[in-house]
Amino acid sequence: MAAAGAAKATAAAAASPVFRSNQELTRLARSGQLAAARRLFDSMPRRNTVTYNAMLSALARHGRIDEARALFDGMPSRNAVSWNAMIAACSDHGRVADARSLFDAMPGRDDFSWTLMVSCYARAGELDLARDVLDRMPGGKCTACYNAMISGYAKNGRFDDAVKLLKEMPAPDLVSWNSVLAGLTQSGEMVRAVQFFDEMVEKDKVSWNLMLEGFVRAGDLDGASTFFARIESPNVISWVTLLNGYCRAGSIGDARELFDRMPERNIVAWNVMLEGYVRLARIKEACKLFEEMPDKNSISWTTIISGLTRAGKLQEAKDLLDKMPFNCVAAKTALMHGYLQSKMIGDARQIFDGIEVRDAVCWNTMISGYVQCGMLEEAMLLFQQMPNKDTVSWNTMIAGYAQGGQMRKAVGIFRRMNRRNTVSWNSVISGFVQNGLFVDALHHFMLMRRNTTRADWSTYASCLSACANLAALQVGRQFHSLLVRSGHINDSFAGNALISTYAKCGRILEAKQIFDEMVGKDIVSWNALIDGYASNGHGTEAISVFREMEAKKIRPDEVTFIGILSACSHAGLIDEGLKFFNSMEKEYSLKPVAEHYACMADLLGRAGRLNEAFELVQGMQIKPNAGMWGALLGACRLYKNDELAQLAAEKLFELEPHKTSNYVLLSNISAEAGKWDEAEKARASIKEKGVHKPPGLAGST
DNA sequence: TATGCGTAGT
Repeated sequence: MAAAGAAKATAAAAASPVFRSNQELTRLARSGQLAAARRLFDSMPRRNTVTYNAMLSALARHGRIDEARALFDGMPSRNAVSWNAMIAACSDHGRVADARSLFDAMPGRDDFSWTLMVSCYARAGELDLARDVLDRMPGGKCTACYNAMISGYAKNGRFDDAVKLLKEMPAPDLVSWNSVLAGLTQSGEMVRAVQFFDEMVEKDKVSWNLMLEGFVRAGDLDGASTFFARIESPNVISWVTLLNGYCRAGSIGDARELFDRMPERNIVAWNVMLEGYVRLARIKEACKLFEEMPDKNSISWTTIISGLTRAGKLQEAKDLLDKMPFNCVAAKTALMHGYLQSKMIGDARQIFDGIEVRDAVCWNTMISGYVQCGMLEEAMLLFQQMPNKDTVSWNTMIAGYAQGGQMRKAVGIFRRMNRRNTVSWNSVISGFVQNGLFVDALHHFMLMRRNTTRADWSTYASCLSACANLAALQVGRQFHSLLVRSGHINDSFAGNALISTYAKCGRILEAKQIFDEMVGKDIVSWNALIDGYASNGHGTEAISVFREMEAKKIRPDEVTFIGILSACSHAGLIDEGLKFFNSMEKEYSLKPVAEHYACMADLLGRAGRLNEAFELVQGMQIKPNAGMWGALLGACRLYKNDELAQLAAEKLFELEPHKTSNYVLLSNISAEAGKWDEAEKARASIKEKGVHKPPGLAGST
């Protein structure tokens, strides 16, 4: 009788308006329609705890943690689910301390709460703290809680601890086994994974799919397809995993064949296939597939719109977007991004303004678009208007000001940041380097270490560049050993920076040694070595490195030629230099740019072939820049050709009217030629034209 | 109807 009464009550509850609205709220939240969910929430005349909980996790799912917290704090009554949802929200966004204080303050902790806290610590890499929570769980550890800990160990490479805990469990389930397996396959430990998989007493589809994913991740597509054939009845995830493997490897033919063989295709399968085409810029096939898709969700729309914009078909993307039957911020942002890449700021802004509820990616895309166009004031205005700035927003502004030479503002923003990550530190450090403030760069590296923020290849590359510019050999050596210890020595970026550093400190032999030991040499490594030889006056060695490149069929790029031409110039190898210069376009279809012409002007000028140098510069397709005229002016001084000097100087004055040293140089040349009037005239123009040192800058200009 | 541990897509 009691059961019948309860059933009646449940039926009555299910029929109630609050219950039905709650269901709808959950449905909207799960399909990603946050704006609609919030509208419904706001319009509900009566709400219960479930209503608040549903809204809370909807906000959390969209990363709106602060709003979720405000809702939580203002809730009329909270149950365990409310607390757990709030803890989960903090955990999902790395707010470990907040999660912990909620956990501590929570009145009646249940299994969910303990599991969440273990998982939160484990995902933050705080395995000992996670273990502490697990061990303190009253009334026996629950299975999910054990599993969270096992997963934490396995995902952090502590496989032995994971297995040990698994063996201690009174009743491990499939999730326990699969957690260990996932750790192995996801960290590429395929040998151990195969062994573990064979030893598993019980396996389900997840186990098989994890193994399959492991083969795909390792790039072993043959192994993956063989393994796939062994799966008794592969489910959609198995099919999609292999399909995704083919797509990522660019084997679009195999992918399509597999796709056509699939017994049932869900939307993820369609999206993977679509993304496969888009990735290879096969836009026609992508559009055809998109048309054929039985269901399209926001990911499908985002993929096709970004495919069209990447193919430069902005109008088609816009037309298609106008037909989108629902509101998808990501797809609109993709079009915005396309406009911004093409510097169509107005069109991008129009899309931005038309988006009702913008997410952080949307804001950040627009801000970064302004930054890339050098419109820092507009970027800053938008940044200030942005309601929930994330780390990316802050980092974008820091990098923007740093690249724009406004280090004071960059540092100001950096100091005001709450949660700095590696990128934040890298942005200020590389900003200092780009603006010539090398000591500040190294100082901030020390602060970064004190802050225990992890350094990456980019950090090391910037710091090494600072060392190179300061010719700080000893500090450079310290970074070298840091690179070895942190395992970044095999990153080509860091290795390349190390080559340049040793070369710029005059240690070309050590540079060569790094180069020889490097595993993944790329074109930048070769260029760094050539440039190193060139700047140390070893022209012939630079050329022989170039010959080695040719022998190994490594294509030189524009930068290679800058190095090689300056090597010829320093070594006085005029004819070789001319030959290299001529081969650029003929043999490698590389168009010479300003820097190459400047090298040639320098090369011919140093050899005293001033007339040829002038002809070259004046016959260029591009407008000569100050560097070229400067090189010629220097050469004129060396060879005491004051007539040509006058010509070069005039051009230089036009381009750099405020640079004092140009006037001084011409004055000296004229004086050396005995033309005192000319010399005096040049000196006088410094005062006449109001040439002066810019205020606030020490040293000469 | 809302919250936790293991597998696929932007």
